[in-house]
Amino acid sequence: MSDDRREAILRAIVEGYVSTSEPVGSKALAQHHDLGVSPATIRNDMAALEEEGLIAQPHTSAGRIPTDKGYRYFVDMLATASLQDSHKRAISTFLSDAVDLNDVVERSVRLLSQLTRQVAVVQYPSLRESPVRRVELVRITSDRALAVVVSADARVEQAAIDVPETVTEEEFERLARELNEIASGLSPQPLESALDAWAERHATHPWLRDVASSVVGAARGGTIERVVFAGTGNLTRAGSGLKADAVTSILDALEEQVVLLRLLHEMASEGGVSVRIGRETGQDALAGTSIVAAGYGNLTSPALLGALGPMRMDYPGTMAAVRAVARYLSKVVET
Amino acid sequence: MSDDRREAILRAIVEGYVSTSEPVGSKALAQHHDLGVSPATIRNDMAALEEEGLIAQPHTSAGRIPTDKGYRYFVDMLATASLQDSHKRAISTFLSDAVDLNDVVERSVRLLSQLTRQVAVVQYPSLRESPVRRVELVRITSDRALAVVVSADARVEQAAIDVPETVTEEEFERLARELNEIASGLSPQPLESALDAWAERHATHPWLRDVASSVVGAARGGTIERVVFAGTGNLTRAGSGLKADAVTSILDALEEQVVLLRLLHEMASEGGVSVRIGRETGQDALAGTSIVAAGYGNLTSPALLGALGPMRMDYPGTMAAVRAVARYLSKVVET
DNA sequence: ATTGGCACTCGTGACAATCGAGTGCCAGCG
DNA sequence: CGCTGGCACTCGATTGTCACGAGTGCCAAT
Repeated sequence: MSDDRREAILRAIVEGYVSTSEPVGSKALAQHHDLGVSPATIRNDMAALEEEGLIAQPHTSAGRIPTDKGYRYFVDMLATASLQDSHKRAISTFLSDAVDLNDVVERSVRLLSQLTRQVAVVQYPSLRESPVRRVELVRITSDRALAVVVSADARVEQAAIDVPETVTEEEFERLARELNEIASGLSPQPLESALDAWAERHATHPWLRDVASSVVGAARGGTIERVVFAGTGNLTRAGSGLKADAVTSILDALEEQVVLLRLLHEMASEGGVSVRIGRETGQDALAGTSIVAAGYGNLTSPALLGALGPMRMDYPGTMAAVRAVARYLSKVVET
Repeated sequence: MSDDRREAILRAIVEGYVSTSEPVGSKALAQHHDLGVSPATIRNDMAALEEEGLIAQPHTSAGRIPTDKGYRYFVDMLATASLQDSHKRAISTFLSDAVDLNDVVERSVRLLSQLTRQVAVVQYPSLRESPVRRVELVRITSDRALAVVVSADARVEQAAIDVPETVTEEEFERLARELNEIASGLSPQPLESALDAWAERHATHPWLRDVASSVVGAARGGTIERVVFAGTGNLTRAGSGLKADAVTSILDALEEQVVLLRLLHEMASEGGVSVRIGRETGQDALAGTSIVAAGYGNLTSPALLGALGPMRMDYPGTMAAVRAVARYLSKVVET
């Protein structure tokens, strides 16, 4: 009993089904992939594979298609495919001339959706520990001001602050200069204690507490976690094999953000390129779809990016593309 | 010959088709809407309406459905429906506690997609003429800097700039202070000439030309116009009547942004709630879909928001919702 | 363990028949 | 002149039947 051959058969079934989107039978299998055995033998093996729950047949007289478990096995035993040269070039040209973080993320998500022909999602880099470059306090009206925090990695965050009208221009300016001098160069953690102390010192200006917390919050990477996505059109493109209502629930889930963020968080802990197939996502809305994701940026608290598409997906290619974009994006973000 | 009755018939056909998504015939028409005439009479009128190109039959022995032109006529003669009370409440509660502009836009687009059950699009408020409050130039690396422009209406815009490595820290700081002093308080137009002159004066620093144009651009309202959308799941929801490939091209067009922005610009000039039906959009990708849009905010250069959905759409309800959200949003943004 | 053979299942596509909704047209009526 | 009832006609949708063929499972033979 050759387990090797069974693996080869499973692999052939997955690849065949992925490329043709039709169940693959024993005969076609014997012809195309020269396994050196007859269809009957293959049938025996297929029966065994079905016994193990790796493949199934949609109806009695049809070929076999992989199950969730079958895809999982396939992915796990996968020799990692390398990226096409054309794709490598695409990545570097596409991302090389981005101007700021928003632009980088925007370009990445588009790029990834083009490379994978799936829906691409990119999470904004979350709470990073890069130091503050500068803090500006700008008075907008007599009772409002804006804190603008520029971090060393070229992020610009802002926060609105209420200021008592009684504060004079000169005083405000002086405090703003002070704030900038204290904050410059500090990472969020020391920043927090430094600004708390600073606010303490100026007990006559209780509103500075708000300023301190807003600035720290902004330095920590903005108010909310967000994901952006692109390539939703790929869900309905010919051959996706997804039913209309499946597409609906996917689109809804994407807009929900919360669902997706939780899922990405789970996957983040796994490291490397991680894959969730069908039910493994744990979301009813995503039954029939798979997600391939990888972390990028700061290794201790990476943000995630990935591709989402029908379970019948080119896993090797998608994984290669996701890995490559994640690597490249890490480089860009780290500098 | 009663033109009134024909209008009533057209209206009934549109309403019937919109609610059932099936062609409506003379018999059902006579029964349900008591027009006081027999099916035969209605058939005669329908023949006339077809002659005028307002309705058509998908195949010989089917009821009639409205054409583009038919919908257009329907929309034009429409007594404007008023908004449901529940919707009114939804609008005020939904938008009342937004924290900043991003949040307002985000909430609006979701709200509108829920009210209309269509894809909602909201354009970010565009190029406003408020003066510059402050300009900061922050060096990020030895060869890059970030220009941060804070305008009097509390917008914060940023732009990346290449800086020659030969520029020393002190020189850079001095130029940054100079820039801030010159720019503060200027509106975009005087700002442009002032900065051009400033760049001229420092002929030894040609990179200041980039700085000048970036700052002016940022002051004009940011580098790019953007639209956000929500409710894409509605496109595939049961009963939308859109084919899969139609959905694909719509999704692609939405991500394209450019197409949509141009279309919205065109519609902006019409004022009030404007409607584009099917071919009227002028975009092949949007054949079979309609857009209902209205301007909001600054009346001289309004930003747009709207709903996009299948041609077979509840125009009265959608128009009411779009108008209401636009009004409410105007209030919020204007303050 | 592998193979060839054979009977069996079942989805698919072609074709015909039927049904019925809806139309166009015409003659008749107020 | 406008409205109505009647009637023949068209054509998509539904249903049923049938043959085809791809694919399987099982078994006896090697």
